[in-house]
Amino acid sequence: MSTLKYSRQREAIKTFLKNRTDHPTADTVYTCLREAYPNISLGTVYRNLSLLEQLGEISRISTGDSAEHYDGNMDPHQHFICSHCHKVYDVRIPEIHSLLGKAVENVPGKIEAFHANFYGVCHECQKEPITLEHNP
Amino acid sequence: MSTLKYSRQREAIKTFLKNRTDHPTADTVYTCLREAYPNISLGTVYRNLSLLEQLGEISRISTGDSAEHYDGNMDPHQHFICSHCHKVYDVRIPEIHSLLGKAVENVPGKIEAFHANFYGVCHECQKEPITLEHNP
DNA sequence: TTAAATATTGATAACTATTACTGTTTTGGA
DNA sequence: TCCAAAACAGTAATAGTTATCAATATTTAA
Repeated sequence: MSTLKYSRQREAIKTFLKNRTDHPTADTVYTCLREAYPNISLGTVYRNLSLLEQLGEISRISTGDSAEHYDGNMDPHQHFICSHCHKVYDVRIPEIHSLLGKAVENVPGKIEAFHANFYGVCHECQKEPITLEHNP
Repeated sequence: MSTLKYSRQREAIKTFLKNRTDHPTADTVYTCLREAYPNISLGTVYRNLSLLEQLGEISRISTGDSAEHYDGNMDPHQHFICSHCHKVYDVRIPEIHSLLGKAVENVPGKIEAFHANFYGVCHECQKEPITLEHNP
């Protein structure tokens, strides 16, 4: 097993995620960090996002959108994913965690994580005027 | 809006999914259906999976694995995803649905779907002997 | 029953998110 | 300061999915 060494880039990725309340994709992390680290590599971003996830410092949200999203907030919470603008909102239903004890019996393995996603159209997108799908 | 026309392929994809208890990927659907329909196209499979999902006849499971999985069972239930073999198991915790009423208030939009995923290593994989990661 | 209209298909090219590779740089302990 | 290992930047390769398009199948109405 390889020992972990410090890296400025990894630290930046981690603090970047911890300071965001939205749930950026790898590409967003990359684009934003390039301002402070102009020659950070996209591969480095992906490599460290995976690593940080394995270490349990961040979590990966599979939204069904084409790209994965990342969340620096490890407090137990849920997500609402807008199927129109693809934004990921935080949701808090504390009661849901009391069920996890019951889940243990009904599940064919050892639970390491629990993700609960709500899907729908967010209020912002509902406000928007109706647009034609195909403009001539 | 275009009106839907019957298609033998779409019907086959739908009944295939309804008769499975596992949660195949698009590629698995494709490979299996090729036995009965030797020149069905992978594009056709993808196109109809998306369509059937929009119609609410099947649902798409984003497991965090590289490929999406599809589920023909629309009864409310949850999933356990093995992070080792990537199998998707059905889980039933009926109590979880009584919470959805409460969720409505805490969610920034209109809920159209709810997915709850447990992640961990399944009993099958826990049984397995430890294998070297790299065989020479 | 036939014909026109259009949705769907198969085949393939294009796209895009992610991973793998490689030579160079950085880190941390001796 | 020196060395081994980890991490990096840059880039190529992979894989899942979507788009394109000419040919085919389905539906409606004459």
